[in-house]
Amino acid sequence: MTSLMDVAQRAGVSRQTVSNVLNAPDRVASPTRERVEAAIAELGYRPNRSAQNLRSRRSHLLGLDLKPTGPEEVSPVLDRFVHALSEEAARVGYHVLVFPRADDAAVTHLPLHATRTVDGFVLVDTEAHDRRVEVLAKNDVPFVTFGRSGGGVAHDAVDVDGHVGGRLAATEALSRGARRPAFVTWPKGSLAGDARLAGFLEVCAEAGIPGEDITVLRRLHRVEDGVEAALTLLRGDPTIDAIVASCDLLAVGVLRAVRSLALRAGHDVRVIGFDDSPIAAHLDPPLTTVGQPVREVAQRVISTFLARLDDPEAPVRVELLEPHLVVRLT
Amino acid sequence: MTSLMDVAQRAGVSRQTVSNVLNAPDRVASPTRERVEAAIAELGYRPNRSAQNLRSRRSHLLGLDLKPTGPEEVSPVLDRFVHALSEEAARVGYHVLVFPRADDAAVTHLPLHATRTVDGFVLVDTEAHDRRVEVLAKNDVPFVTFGRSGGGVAHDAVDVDGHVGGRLAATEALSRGARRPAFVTWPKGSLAGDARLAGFLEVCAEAGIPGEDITVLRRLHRVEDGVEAALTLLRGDPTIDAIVASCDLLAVGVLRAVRSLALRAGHDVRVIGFDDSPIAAHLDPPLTTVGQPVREVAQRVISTFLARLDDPEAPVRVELLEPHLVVRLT
DNA sequence: AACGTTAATTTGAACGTTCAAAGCAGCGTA
DNA sequence: TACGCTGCTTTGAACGTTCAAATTAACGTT
Repeated sequence: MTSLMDVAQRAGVSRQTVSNVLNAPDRVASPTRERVEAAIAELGYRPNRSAQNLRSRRSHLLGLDLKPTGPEEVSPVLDRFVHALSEEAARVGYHVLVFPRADDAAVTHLPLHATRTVDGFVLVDTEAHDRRVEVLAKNDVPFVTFGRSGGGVAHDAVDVDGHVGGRLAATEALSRGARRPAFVTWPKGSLAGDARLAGFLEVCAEAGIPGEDITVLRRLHRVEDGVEAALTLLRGDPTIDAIVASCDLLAVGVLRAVRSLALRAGHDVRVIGFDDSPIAAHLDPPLTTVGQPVREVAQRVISTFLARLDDPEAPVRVELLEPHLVVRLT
Repeated sequence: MTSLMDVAQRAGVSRQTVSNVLNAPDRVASPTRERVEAAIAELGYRPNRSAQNLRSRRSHLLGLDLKPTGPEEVSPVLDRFVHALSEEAARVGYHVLVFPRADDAAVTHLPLHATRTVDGFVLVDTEAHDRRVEVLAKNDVPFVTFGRSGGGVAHDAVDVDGHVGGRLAATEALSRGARRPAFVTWPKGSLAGDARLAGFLEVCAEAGIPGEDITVLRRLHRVEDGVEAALTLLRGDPTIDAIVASCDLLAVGVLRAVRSLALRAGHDVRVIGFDDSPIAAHLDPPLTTVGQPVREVAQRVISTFLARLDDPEAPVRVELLEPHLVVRLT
């Protein structure tokens, strides 16, 4: 392992000068700098992260807890998020450490931070009164959530505006001529689902469609649930000409049901999903969906996190990003 | 942040004694140890990982590159593996750092190791002549692969014996009375797929079933491919009474096709998959499948990795684990 | 010619831990 | 009484970096 000292000796300067060449090149005279740079290149020197970590009192690591994906459960958004997050983290000298989520954050999360193995956490899939949020907040552990958590604790969060997304979906459906839209979503209590529904209903109301003409079905988020819901919907009321689903998986089911009834998605019934999962583009016909700006979410999560590290006392920051409509053929 | 020194002062001993209480308790007299332990508890002291890392010249981090999961692509085994790996790593004081896979390992992997951000890597989805394997081996970077890579470079690896798995599947099918089994697998060149097929054919031969009576279809690994393959198989030869698929996703398709032909999986046609994905247990009927000992793989990967760190010159170790049959209803 | 100024570089110290060696009792033995 | 031994504890040093302060050189001012 070559260290600063090795480079310094080779270039005939002190270790601090080498450090300066790397961290503050303008403090070093050009000829010296070139000599040092040559030495660095010749020796293939790379600064030791552990030493930097000790000195800076930062691990430059971000903890991310993963829960095992259950049967049938796919989390396409999470998957893209992990990628985006690790890329954005790398951009600012950070990295992502993953660990298995346990029941009690005090057992898994706290020790990781107490030992300064990580500087803090990113939480996903937060639910109302999330234990993790409560435990971390109480222990002054820096963290940022992707998605707001409904609970009583105020904390840094980055979220995609579900209300706007609902509006986008409804507007798209109506602008394509739909007059009798329906909505398939999750059981009551899901923050995201309820916001999407609210936005959807708002646009419908603005368009003069009476609330009682709009059927809202609540199911789980699996494909079969989508199939069943759509069948119920279309059999119960054949005039329904648009179905918006709270997530793409449900929309996949809707699409299937539509086809099984010999209807054409995109013609007889408009179908719109949520999240722009990788599947969406590859369905037949490709699914129109409300996309989440996953990369931007990751960016904001990182910058919010760094800001929190820099100033633990700063006011809580909640960022709300705009989703976008991905118009395809349904 | 409380350090060893704080604890030492509080307990009225030297920092090294505190260190000993934690790392070699038997070197410390009982009364002293108790005093120190009390101080540790009172102050809530946890040793600083960055300092330990610097001292030990280890980051205690294992790099794992993730490639973005494409459309429709689910990797149920990988998913469980990541979990198991991070758990097994934690057991020995290690953690898993994930980062996005790029085309060139020299750009993503090498710097992570040169800076000692990670101590080495775990590679999954290795293919023949994998660039990553070549680059890491050439640069003496410690790594272990899950799954053998076909290339010319010998390296540490942990794999599940596909040949045994194929035998297991065939034996199960035949012992349930099947006389005309077929096999659906991937395009030629897949190490895992070919091994599974070979084991399968071996048992069939042993049972006296002539090779020309066994149809082998090669498709991709998606559900639709399974559907199509099974339809081709069963329409082409209605006497086929067992279909073994190289992965559960294919088997899901097979199951669907079987049902669409008004046949009963498990009665008219035996269906056996591979990998015991989370889906398998929740299908209707639940899928019989050859399971991979994912947790044990993770364990072996970790122990192999540690052995490699301890002795870079040790002979290459390739571990082959036995898969197991998960008998359900098909 | 002495002095202040600025730029460039070096030295000292510290981050928190652990290894290696040294120190110190207390005790039994010669 | 001196010696070595054992068990327990402390001190010194080092891992590789960077901040802060000190040093040195070069140069223009008065």
